[in-house]
Amino acid sequence: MSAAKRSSLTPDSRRSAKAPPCGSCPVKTHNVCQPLEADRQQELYESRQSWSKGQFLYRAGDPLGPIFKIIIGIIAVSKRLPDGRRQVLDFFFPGEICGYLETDGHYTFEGEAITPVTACVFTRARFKAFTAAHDDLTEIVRATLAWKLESVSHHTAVLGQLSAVERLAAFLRWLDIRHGNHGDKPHTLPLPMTRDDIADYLGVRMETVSRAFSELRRHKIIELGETCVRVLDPAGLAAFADPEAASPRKRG
Amino acid sequence: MSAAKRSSLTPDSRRSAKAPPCGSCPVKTHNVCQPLEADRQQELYESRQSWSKGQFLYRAGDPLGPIFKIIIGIIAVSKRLPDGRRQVLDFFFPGEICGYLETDGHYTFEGEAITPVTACVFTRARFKAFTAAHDDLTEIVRATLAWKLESVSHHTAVLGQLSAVERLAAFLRWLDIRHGNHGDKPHTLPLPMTRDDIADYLGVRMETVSRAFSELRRHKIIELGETCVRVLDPAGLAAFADPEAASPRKRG
DNA sequence: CGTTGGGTTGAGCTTGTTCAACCACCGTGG
DNA sequence: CCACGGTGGTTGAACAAGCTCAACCCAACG
Repeated sequence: MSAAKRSSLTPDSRRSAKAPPCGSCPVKTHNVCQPLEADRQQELYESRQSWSKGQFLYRAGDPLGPIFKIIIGIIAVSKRLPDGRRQVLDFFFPGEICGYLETDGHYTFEGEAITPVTACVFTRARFKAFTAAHDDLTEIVRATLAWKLESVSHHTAVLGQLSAVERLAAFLRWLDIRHGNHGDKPHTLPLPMTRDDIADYLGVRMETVSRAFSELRRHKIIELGETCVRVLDPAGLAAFADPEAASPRKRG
Repeated sequence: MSAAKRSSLTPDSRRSAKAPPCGSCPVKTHNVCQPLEADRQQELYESRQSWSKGQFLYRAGDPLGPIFKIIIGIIAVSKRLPDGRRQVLDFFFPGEICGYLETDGHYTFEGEAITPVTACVFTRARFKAFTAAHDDLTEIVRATLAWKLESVSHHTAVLGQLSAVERLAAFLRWLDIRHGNHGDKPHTLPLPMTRDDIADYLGVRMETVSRAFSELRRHKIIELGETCVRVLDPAGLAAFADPEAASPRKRG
């Protein structure tokens, strides 16, 4: 932070070398980039970076580094307990910002690439100054935080109240909706995460996830492919995920 | 919104009748009021209201109404599943803002007074305009959302990974810290919520909460009073809440 | 003085865990 | 080319955590 120190928002030397690839960016209309015209895009852009599956973009407790906007791939954000148990808090998809939350000068959670990932990298101070200086971006940051808060709260309710099969159904439905599927027609859904990732997201063991998959399959609600699920009965899936008074069963 | 409609932030007739009681407000230094000088306090203030134990300030799905800042009492914010199960997402204490989150023109969650409550009531549109118009308040809103996001994420990890006793220990420790207790000396902690409220917060049944209390008592970590707990061994409590490699046990 | 609401405890049952075997797939090296 | 080990996933059997149902206690209150 000595030679690179700047008080303004002007581009630094690294970046000004070549023009930002924002024009062809597949997520230039997402999150903070959404309202940006070409010149503000250029001003915000710094660099891109790639990670392979299994690598960490940042670890909980690491001294604060950059903020990331995912261009390609999926990131699992998780919290690890002192004894090694892991809770996956959220899966982040292209267009989303991660690595934002901080505690006392350190990253609060962990960000792990569960597929090959390419992300836009923002120096934290620059990102904060830039978003604070533009009212439209300030509002997007606020809206993103509110939306994430609602979404994590929903997840909390899933973990607190649903049985294993219900949790899996809720997860698949959530994935489905994230992919823009809302209808009642059978369709196929990519499923890039391992059983272990899903287990740590749903707060159950891997074997339980596997059994829950089998149960949904037995009910002819899904079919399993290599790295995807075929949703045969979206309405049935929704019924499992949002249990009406039908089944008075609770978590075991 | 017809007679009361105003485009500016000037006080409305209801409010201008008497001077705001902000001067003697016990939480005037909390959250959005924290940086306000007397005149901005007066400009933001609208009215106060009280609720008795068990009343709802707002229900999930209700058309959007005001935002509340708690002056006295505690509010349980929860989500209810279609079949009646309830997940308490958070307990809100004096100084905190609730009823903020909205979905599609409706309250996202439920706000229930679990003690007698007095709160400052803000018209949503006025509150949003006011906070958006002042940079210091915009920042406080952002920081509050980020803090809540982190806090709910922590709760998610508790529900996903901890056993019943560990969950209760984590809850008591959280309560303790909220009350400003950080030391290792025995001390007494108010416990105004019922076993049922705690159960729905921790994602277990009331009976399990009761057994967990008994277990902590058996370990001489706490003593139980009428509407309070005496924490005999804060370090022991912390050990239960943040399990080291010691106990390899997981949730059942 | 009986009733009501919150809390505790016990007994049996269910769910999900643990441990283990087993399978399919894939890349590597003999 | 096939044997090999590694990884990710499924399934079974025994076990344990937490749930359900029920009895019981106690304090507040009309």
